[in-house]
Amino acid sequence: MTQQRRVQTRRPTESPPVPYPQTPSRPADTSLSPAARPAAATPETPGAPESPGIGDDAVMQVEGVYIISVAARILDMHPQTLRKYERLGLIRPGRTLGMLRLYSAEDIRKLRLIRHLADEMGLNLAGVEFVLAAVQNLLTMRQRLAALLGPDAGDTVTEELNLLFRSLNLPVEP
Amino acid sequence: MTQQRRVQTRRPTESPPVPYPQTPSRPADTSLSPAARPAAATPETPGAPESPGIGDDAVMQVEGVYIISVAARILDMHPQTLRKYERLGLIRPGRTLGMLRLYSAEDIRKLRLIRHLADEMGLNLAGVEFVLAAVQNLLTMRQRLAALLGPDAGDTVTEELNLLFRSLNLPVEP
DNA sequence: ATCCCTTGACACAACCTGTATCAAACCTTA
DNA sequence: TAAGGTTTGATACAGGTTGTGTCAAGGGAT
Repeated sequence: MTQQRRVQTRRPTESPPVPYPQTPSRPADTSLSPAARPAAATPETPGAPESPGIGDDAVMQVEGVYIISVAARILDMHPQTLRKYERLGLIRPGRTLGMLRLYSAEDIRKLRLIRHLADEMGLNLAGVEFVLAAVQNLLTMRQRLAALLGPDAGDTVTEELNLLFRSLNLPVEP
Repeated sequence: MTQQRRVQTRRPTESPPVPYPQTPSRPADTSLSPAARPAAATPETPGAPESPGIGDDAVMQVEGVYIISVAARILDMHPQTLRKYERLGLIRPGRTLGMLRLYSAEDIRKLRLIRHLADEMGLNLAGVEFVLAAVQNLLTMRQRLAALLGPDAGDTVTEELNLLFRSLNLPVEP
């Protein structure tokens, strides 16, 4: 019996379905000031989160911001992998005026989650995208529920959600 | 620069992490009575859920139960695919006394979800396994929250969770 | 007995994914 | 200014994953 299932080449790159009632999140992403760029050519101290006293003229250094080579070294990932993830829409690092990618601490956290899902759990990138959207929506839902139910029941919901995250081995903090 | 990331061949077959405080679910799965087996050789009417009046001697026909060829035809999936899914632990159909697989309506529903995740969303089987566990834990969490918060707040939680499922295009009822 | 179906095992084509490589452009330092 | 190192975008490839095809052996019902 020839069954010849739907061939339909996978289309893993697709915006996460219906966006769930979101609260506005990022300030506007991208386009950070081009000053804060810590040491693009220092092969040592891959864990040091910040190298202060570089270009702190009038730039409010919100958090650690890294060029792609530094981010790749911190995460122990290939720079090409980071670029591919951006091309697929998994992350959106900022850019300098010269179009250099700038990875914030938030991006690093997200990349760690991606790495965990892909390398340790074995998900493909479509699965990673799905889980990222689900986690985002879950966190949003938690906020909405906390607002709807009041502080008391809201804490119970938060407690249960943290339990859920832990049960899935998802390193997601509040 | 040669970075040579962790090679570590993927191990997509792994029990879902920590099992989240579960309430006992299935009666004991598998090992159904071998009688109810509707028409293993009727190539027509692939959508007909049941063909009554076969072997209704003293067998309480709980719900539709299908042999693998019928289940595959209903789902428009290859029998080998169903066998592989079982081998990987995604489903656990019952068995007749002769070791024939018996797919319940619940199994069919689960397989539809798997098919949706794999074919339409592009997840690999590791991702499917992860999402199945997550959905299961979410449904359990909903029950626990409903019990903890009382009927009023419980309905709000259910409402929000249904919204979440819908936002992820997950065809999950109750 | 005969026919149809199931089972388990193996194999293969198509796809996915991380990485390597290349030329061009940019920034910093000499 | 030139040299050196890095980033960028694009392309290519090796290895793993996955659905499906095929085979021999066995069971159940007519």
